[in-house]
Amino acid sequence: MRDSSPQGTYKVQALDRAFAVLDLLGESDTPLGLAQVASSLQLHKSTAHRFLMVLERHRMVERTSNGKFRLGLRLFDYGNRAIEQYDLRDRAQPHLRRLVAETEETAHLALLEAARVIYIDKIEPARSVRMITRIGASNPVHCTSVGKAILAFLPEDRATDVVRRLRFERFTHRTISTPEALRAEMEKTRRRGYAVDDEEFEEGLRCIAVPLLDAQRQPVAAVSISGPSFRVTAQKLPSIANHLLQCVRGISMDMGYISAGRGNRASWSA
Amino acid sequence: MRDSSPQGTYKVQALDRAFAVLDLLGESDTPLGLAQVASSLQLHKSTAHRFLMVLERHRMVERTSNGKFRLGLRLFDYGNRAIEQYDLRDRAQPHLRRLVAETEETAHLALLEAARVIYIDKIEPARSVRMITRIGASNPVHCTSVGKAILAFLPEDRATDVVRRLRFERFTHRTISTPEALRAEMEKTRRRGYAVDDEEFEEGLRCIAVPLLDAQRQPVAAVSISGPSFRVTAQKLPSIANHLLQCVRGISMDMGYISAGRGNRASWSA
DNA sequence: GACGCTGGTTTCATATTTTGAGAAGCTGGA
DNA sequence: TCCAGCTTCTCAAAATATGAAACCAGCGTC
Repeated sequence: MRDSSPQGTYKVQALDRAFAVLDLLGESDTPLGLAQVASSLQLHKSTAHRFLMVLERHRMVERTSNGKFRLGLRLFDYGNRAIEQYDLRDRAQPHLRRLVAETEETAHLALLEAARVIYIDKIEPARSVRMITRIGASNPVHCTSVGKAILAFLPEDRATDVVRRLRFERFTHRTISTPEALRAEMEKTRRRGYAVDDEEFEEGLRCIAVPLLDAQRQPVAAVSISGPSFRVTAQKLPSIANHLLQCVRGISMDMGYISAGRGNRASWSA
Repeated sequence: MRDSSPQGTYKVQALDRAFAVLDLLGESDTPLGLAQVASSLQLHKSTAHRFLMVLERHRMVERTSNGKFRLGLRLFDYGNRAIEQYDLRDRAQPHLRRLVAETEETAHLALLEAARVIYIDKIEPARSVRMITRIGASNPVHCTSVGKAILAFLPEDRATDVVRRLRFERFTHRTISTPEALRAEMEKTRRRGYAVDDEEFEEGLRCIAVPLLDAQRQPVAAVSISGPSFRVTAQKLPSIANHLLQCVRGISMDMGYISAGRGNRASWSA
């Protein structure tokens, strides 16, 4: 039982098990049979069976024609409701579209979730090559522009907390791999007002992001522009950053975080 | 205990309760406090509390700053994984975009889920008024074009099964409200190859849909075009239907359901 | 400033609920 | 036809979740 959260003292075995089943099915890219589920999770056949039947009744899982199990569409429904309650995505979308039109590169909208960033929207320019990111997916904080953008503007205690939980996995030879290096990068980010991922996550891919600050000046999300390094050149960064800042400013106003007059940059000189 | 499914005999109380909590939070458009959850669900405070804590640990729910609960982002992740396993949406999207460009009206992609249709994608033309449909939401079968399109091409036994489960709720004075009328409509749909919802769900809204058939010629989804009746006129229907048929044909090919030569219409004369 | 109220957190003995061994059914391949 | 692997079902045992009650904390009222 490592990884016990502060209030990890509450337990409902059945729920832990049920979610383990969902996790397993979610990880697997092919439907699994009862036996596979049972053995992977070290549950007894009959227990796994009962869980799967109940989950199926709730449509959290469903069976393929050959009797194997995969995640059910009910989860899709829940997921959309969950995201809707933030209503950030809907409000942000028009602004993101404009941003994509201006820059002609792919835009992402991401939130910080625990110690990872989760993408809640992606807009691609018409003529672009498909990016591999998946809406709903999560990526590490330390090697993504959105991650760094949010992290840099987090209050000290929360930031330390997040940094402590990072595993600093390496993806390219440029990936930041120590807390110290990340700290320095955060400082840099604060100074210039935007975060950059310079092929730190994927070779040949450069991204730039700015945080979206709420009414309390807390970063709640980040907007980024990503593209191949030969198009998103170092020289272009300041100009793209400007578009980004305008974009988040628009979103902030739509969300009621700021009134028309105030800017979005203020906080990082506080 | 009405509504017991065929195999409703399996029970895990904890799961039923947990999902009831998620349902409740999903329905509510504002975060709920512990007390509200407990009383709505007739759970005792301590039980509700324990559940919420466990759900929070799994990030299925999260707390707002004032301590109230709402659905968590983990569900968004699950939902996207669930939908991805079908990978229909991703493949269909470019085709839907083309369809929207051609028709300049809103396109939907929907699946049949139990006895309802669930929308898995929506594309709106740039200049259109926002439609109220929400991705992930579900609607009744009997009064939507997508519902009727799928239903009409279902094998007899499955169709009867679905029809039996419909409640024929009325939305406008044109809503089909008897099984017999629906049967007739299905017949008509099969003959002309596309389904129409002529203000049967919402006053002033006309929709037209065609089914997407898989390799076994089973309908797995439907694509629709919706718009205000004054734009989507009766005269335009055949032309729109043509665009729709071309669209699903493209999707079918992308999904590997049909090879380039074969059409999509064949089945309904079999 | 004390009081009572509403809402959240914690504890713990009890019994209800889940558990899992095992047996019985299927299905498909040899 | 028989076996092997996977799924479905049953039921007594016990581990698990339950909820009454106590405890806290904040807030509006008197």
